[in-house]
Amino acid sequence: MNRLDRNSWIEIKRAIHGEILNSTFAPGDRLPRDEDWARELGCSRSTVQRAMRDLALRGVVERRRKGGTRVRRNPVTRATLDIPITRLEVEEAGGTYGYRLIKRRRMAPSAKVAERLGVARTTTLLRVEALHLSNGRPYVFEDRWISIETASEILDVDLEVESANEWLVRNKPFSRADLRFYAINANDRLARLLEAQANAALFVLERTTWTGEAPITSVTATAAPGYRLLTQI
Amino acid sequence: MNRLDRNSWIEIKRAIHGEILNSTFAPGDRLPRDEDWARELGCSRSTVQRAMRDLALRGVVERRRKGGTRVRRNPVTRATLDIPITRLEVEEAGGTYGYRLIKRRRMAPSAKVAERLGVARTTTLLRVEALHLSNGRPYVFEDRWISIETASEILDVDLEVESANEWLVRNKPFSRADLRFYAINANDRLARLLEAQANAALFVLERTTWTGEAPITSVTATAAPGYRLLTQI
DNA sequence: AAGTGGTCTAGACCACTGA
DNA sequence: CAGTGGTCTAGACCACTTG
Repeated sequence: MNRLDRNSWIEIKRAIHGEILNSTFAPGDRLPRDEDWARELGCSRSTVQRAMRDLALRGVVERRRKGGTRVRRNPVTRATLDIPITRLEVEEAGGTYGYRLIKRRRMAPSAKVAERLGVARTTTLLRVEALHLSNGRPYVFEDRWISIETASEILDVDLEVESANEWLVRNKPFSRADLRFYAINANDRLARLLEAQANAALFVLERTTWTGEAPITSVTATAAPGYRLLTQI
Repeated sequence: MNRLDRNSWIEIKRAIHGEILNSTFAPGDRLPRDEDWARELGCSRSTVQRAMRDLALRGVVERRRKGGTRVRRNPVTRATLDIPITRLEVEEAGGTYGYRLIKRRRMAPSAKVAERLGVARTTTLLRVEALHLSNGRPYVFEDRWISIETASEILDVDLEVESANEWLVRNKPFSRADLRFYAINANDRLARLLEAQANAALFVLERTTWTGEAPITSVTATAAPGYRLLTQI
């Protein structure tokens, strides 16, 4: 248990995780106190803490003051998804990005959108519909509602040139977001816009963002057929 | 800039994030060195480090030795998804969980599955098809391939009683996983199994897991219509 | 070569919570 | 109320990487 010189907390983590993986400690079991690991592994308690925090973050163990550290009984698959700006997603996949503004209009939200954003139905919002293209083919259709109160500068942006997606991400960073992923069948309009067959299964990402308590935007992004969201752990 | 007594790193993080949100520092800008923040905010450098690490983890800033800390130019939406055991997902939503084994057979994988798992096409795997139910209605159909070499004990498990999902999660924790999310149209068999209409849009989660270099399982889980994956940031 | 972030330590005190 | 994890500090050294 020596030879743990540099980047030692990762080695410590591996050592502890190893003992869980090889069933020295089973789900529900209580692990030794940090201090004991520290003595055992020849490092300081802070280093064990660093390792344990990471294991807890990944959902491997649960930690409680006084209660100690336990192997999670019901492990979850905890995945991190990075959802980039659509333009970058296209470009990083080696495609040529294109963009077309379809509609831009001030209007009051539907009940659903008003509830998502937490605004009154009488509020006037900016509604923007746009199509993102990859190599000239439809890639993602977005139907977006923007709070004029929170992001009034958006009214002066030429949305024919810069997508609302991009402008908002760069100029109105959010502090909180809700995300929903699901599948829908293409209706006639979506099928036309995305060049999909009638009823094609489409992947949808809904995202609503706030800065503090102020709503920024709510967007429903519907991807063309074949879209896949990938991640690794 | 005082009154930062306890849990101070979160306050420090808020202070720094605040200066980014209010555009004191714009995307691409270089932030002061940790040490300067520390002096400015009246805490130690380690505390600034803790705050900065969190901001970096969330994709707000990028840090490089010697290069310093910069506000990310292309912010990403970084979301964390917790994918629980299907039974718990049903129960936590207030449903009654049910489970039905459909098929259990040793067989060689298709080319796609062999590639995903990284095994030879001649390897014999255990293939398990099962249906998860919520309140007696189909919830998720899973088509799973299990490495007999890595998880030989699965052969002795009565999969009529305990789902492979559950057994594996408790007994074969993984160290690495690949995840893919996408939408498909129901074929005849899926429509029948999930009580969905022909061509209904279905949400699919593919997951392949390894422990070290050894493949454990690859599963395609197809959810019944209406399924949504949610998360918050 | 030098500047910046990353890690480690020892020790202290605090916050939570189970017995 | 006592045991455990969480946080903070000051200082040291190291690892990157940019100028």
